[in-house]
Amino acid sequence: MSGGGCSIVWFRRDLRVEDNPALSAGVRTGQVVAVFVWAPEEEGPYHPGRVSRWWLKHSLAHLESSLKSLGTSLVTKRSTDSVSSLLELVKSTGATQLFFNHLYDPLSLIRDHRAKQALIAQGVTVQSFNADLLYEPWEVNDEQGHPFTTFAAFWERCLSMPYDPEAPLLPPKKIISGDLTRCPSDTLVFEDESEKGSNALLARAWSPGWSNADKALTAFINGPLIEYSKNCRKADSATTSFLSPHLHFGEVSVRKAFHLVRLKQVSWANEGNSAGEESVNLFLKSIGLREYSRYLSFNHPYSHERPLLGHLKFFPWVVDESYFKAWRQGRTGYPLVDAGMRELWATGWLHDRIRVVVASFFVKVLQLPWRWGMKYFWDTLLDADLESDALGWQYISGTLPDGRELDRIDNPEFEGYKFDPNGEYVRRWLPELARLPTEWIHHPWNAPEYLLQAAGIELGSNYPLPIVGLDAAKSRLQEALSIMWQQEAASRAATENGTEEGLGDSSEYAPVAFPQDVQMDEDIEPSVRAEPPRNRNHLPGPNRQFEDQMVPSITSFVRAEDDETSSDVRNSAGESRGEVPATNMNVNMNMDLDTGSPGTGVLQTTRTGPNIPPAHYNFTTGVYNGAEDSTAESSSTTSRRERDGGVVPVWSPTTSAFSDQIVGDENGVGASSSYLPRHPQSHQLVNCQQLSQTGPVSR
DNA sequence: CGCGCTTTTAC
DNA sequence: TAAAAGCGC
Repeated sequence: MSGGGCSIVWFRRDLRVEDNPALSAGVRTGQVVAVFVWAPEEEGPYHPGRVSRWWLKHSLAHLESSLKSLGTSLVTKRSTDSVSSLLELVKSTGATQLFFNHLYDPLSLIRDHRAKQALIAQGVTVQSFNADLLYEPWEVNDEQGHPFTTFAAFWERCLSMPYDPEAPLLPPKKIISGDLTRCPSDTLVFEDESEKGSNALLARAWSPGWSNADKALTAFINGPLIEYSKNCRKADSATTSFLSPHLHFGEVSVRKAFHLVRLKQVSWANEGNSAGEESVNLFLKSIGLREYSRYLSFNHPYSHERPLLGHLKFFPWVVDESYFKAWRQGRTGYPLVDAGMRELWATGWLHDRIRVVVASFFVKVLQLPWRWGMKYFWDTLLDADLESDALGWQYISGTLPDGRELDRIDNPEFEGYKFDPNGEYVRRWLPELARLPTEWIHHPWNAPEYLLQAAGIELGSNYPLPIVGLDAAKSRLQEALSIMWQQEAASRAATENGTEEGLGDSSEYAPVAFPQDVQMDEDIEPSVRAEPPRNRNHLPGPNRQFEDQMVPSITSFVRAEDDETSSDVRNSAGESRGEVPATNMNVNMNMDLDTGSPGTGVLQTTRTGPNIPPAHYNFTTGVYNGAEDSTAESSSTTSRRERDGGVVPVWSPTTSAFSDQIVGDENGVGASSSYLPRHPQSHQLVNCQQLSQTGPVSR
């Protein structure tokens, strides 16, 4: 596999030189041009928030200096279209090969597919790798070759695969640089003046960059790991791994983490240290959840905006931006929730347990549309990660087959004493409650007046009363749920009568729109985004409250035009349409438990409305033969290495008819038995010839 | 050792 | 809530 020209190594969220298969492949072929393309507009509403951009900035600087010391440098490009930038780069460098590592979020699946096609059309050899997961999503299936639909089964399988995850690769010793004279770097701007102050604080707590990530991993494994199972249920424990942002940007290889942790496990097992072993299992499980989030995203690329179990689309959300704001600002009146939200606001970080608490409160007590909450997490979390966040919010919203029940309201007071028994966490983040005795710290509304006075608390004044009482929330939730089930049943009946054509748009899932956001409006002119400072000037005055989060794209929510319609998902199709990521594909990704086959957990999709331009969910991996192209190699005897090399997750929108079933086996588009035999394990390379098989798949 | 009880914890 | 795990008898 050697070409005449140089190779482009396209860095994305794999910002490391160690165990980076794309980089290693590039180095093996000769001259390397390492490139990072910054094209936030491509991500639609999910362009990185302030803290993510801060991280990225430093991580890239770190990578750049590593590449420099190895003999090359990092070409940075500012772009609104990654693929065009790559094509230009091919021209200016004369590159004949492109290497990159896989990503699994819906936007990347599409973009990377497009990139591959476009470059192959130019005669470039493209090869992509797994650098982000222990196993590629398509490798992990049940006995029938179907993807798992519950985490436990998925993870059990991962831990008992017939082959181990790839061993981590060493960093290259030296990189021969391609000729960079004709491809000057653009200066990338990741923060504006107004953000610098807030960002400065981040540097005190975090050190982005792959070698720092590596240090963090080592430090964690040799230190807090052994106590992980004890401490992982304390809100303010400083003993979580803190690896998630490093992992999100691919600064540390999850396979390396896995191997090191397993080594530790073996030695603890030999010592009979069962607490240590349990800790390892728990930590591995959190790695497993991360794997599972990619798995879900790959198998259901709408999981960031559509509930996986369809009933939720009939849930009558409370579209109330004052609730939303109270939640964001940590002024709900529930100390644990508020402490969490203040911590998130201040630091971009939140313990996993507390994420569950605040998200659950958001969905079940406030009954705000879950995607708002997810979007806010996206904008504020340092480790914001589309796949993980989608998994988390779906879990909370009860739309995973193994998620938590939607009708069970968690009691923040109770959880407060569970995760923060001494109230230290609340006192740290809610100084106004600091003087309240622990006995009342998680339910100040019950505290005797004299105690409140002594503690300097005036409820409703310097700390709010609960904005929604739990009893009220419970009955409101019951009401909402009964409406939801009624609607769901009605819809199902309509579908079974075959009248769904007549219903048209109501069978389409239309999520509640994000609150109208000035920045979102400006999506029409992508270039505006490039310069956040100017952007800020467009914000209408009244919405720029100093106390609000200094987070681009969410600080400026204004009320949706007509809340009446957007409070009902079925009526808000028109409004919300423009808010979904620009890829504008409308596969209905709902999974409905197939009641017809009890106990089997078979999942089905519901049908999309006939008026929706359907997308074709192509699970073909690697070489781009169409779904119906049975000439694809089905060798299952190829080696591991080959398996990893040529395979690319493909999410390709086409104009073909939409499949009724995701997990079906007849039509060859499901993530089911149909794609296992088609899995082109023997293909390392994608070339022009194969491209010709790539066209839109029609059935 | 097995039986019902409480406790834990869910992605 | 509900299934599994711990636990006292």
